[in-house]
Amino acid sequence: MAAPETSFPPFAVTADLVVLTVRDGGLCVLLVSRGIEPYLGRGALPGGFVHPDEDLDHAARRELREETGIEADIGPDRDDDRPGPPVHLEQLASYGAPDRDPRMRVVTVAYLGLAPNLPAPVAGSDAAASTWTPVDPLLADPRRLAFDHGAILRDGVERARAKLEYSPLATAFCGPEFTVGELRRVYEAVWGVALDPRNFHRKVTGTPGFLLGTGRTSARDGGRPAELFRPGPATRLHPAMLRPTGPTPHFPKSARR
Amino acid sequence: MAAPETSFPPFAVTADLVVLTVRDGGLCVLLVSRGIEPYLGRGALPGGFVHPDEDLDHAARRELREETGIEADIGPDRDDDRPGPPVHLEQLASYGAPDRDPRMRVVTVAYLGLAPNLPAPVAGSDAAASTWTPVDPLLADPRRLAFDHGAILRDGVERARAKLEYSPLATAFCGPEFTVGELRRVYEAVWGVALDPRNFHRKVTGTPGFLLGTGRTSARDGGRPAELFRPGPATRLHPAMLRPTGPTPHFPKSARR
DNA sequence: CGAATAGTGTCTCTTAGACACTATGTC
DNA sequence: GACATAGTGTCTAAGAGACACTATTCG
Repeated sequence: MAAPETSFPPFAVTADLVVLTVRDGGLCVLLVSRGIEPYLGRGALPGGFVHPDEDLDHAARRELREETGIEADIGPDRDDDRPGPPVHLEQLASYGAPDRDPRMRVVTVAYLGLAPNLPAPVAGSDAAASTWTPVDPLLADPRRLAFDHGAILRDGVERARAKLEYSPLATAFCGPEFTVGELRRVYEAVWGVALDPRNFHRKVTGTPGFLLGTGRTSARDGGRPAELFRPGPATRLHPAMLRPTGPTPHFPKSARR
Repeated sequence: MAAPETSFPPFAVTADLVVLTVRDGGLCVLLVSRGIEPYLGRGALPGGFVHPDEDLDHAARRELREETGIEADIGPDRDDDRPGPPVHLEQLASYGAPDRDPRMRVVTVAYLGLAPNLPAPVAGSDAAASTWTPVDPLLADPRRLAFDHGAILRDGVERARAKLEYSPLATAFCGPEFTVGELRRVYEAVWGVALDPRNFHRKVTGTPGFLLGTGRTSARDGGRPAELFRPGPATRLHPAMLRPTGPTPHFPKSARR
């Protein structure tokens, strides 16, 4: 921060959003179709310029609302009594390669949002062009997305996968009340694995602060009615919900015991 | 990213550094003393403007080198054959409250660096003013630091504490070779707890990919000579090195079993 | 009835933590 | 010798995962 007060290199700063949800058993991301060059017609993450007088978090919330009609739950200035369910929103990372936008020098602060399975890309100013898109093909070929949005998506998905292990954020993919089976299908979709329903049930109901039982039940899936739960007060899970194969040992197999 | 190509609100973008090390059994951060207003004479994180043609990671590395003489190990463009040991450096988060700098609208991309216990703030252009400062008093009263650097420091320390659990990054606080006892004192200093030396030894040597034994030994601490180790190939620890009390259950105690 | 989902019990294996004990250096 | 640190063995409690079993609905 030791710098002269005089001139400085001017940057554009944008807030872009990786908003994830689970639809039809698969992880999906909210994309808009670009209406202008460059990358005309390509998929892109929703987002836009940070205003001169607003915080980064505020810009992310505003862009989410403007482009998708979704209300986000971030920071202390949360106004209740408003339509639509909130989504979880947190800062992901910043991206500032000099050539990432051919038009100008722009630094993007990316945000990660987790949303329940909304009926459709919710109505909003620009919402017409926004669609839920399965992430798997996009992760396999990141260049399908405009700019460096493929890399941002990859980082967002990896963050979501990691946070499901030690935080109760999986509930952000569900509605206000949900069954253990619905929560399990969230984990299975995000991680791309099959989990044992019986061990999963014992684990999530046994982790203190994760779930709050409402005495009521729901028979949404044809079998025995399941109890409905709401998110509990925990912000960290203990013990954690570790991914089956372990957290990806990134070293030669020969080094294992 | 759907925006007109014309004008945009100009921002200054800086890269600021939270560089941590362990000295005398305590966690310390590298600070510079501000030579100009505002916050004249206060401690501040080293950093500076991102250049018009450089990546964010590059700016962080450059600022670290310019202000402290420390070479960092980040990204693919790492040039070996250079003096001094590298440090670990990773992006931490971005901070952009409208009033965080009274002079101008500035967004800071903060980086977290982990350094071994260097002899002293290494020689460099501006290194004269940089000093290792224990973090505990700064965390207790964040306003001792300029701008919002107290909050950035808090986030950096928390990131470091968390990453020690599931990554082998604690070795970044040690020299190229170290004993298990030295590594244990790193964990104790960063977490601020006492660990059982015997269980710690069995755990780190039993975690695949964490440590590579060199047949040699060292008697740096007066007792029986200890084997020297180097960092192993693992990038994630499995099983993890969990903090004693568990990962801070942030929910009412009554909810525990 | 069978099929499907919900939920419990139980067993085995691994790991965390407590701590007794041995090993090898310095003074 | 005393003392300090390094390293191993062993026990107990808890969690992960496999899977048998019961419970409750629908068609």
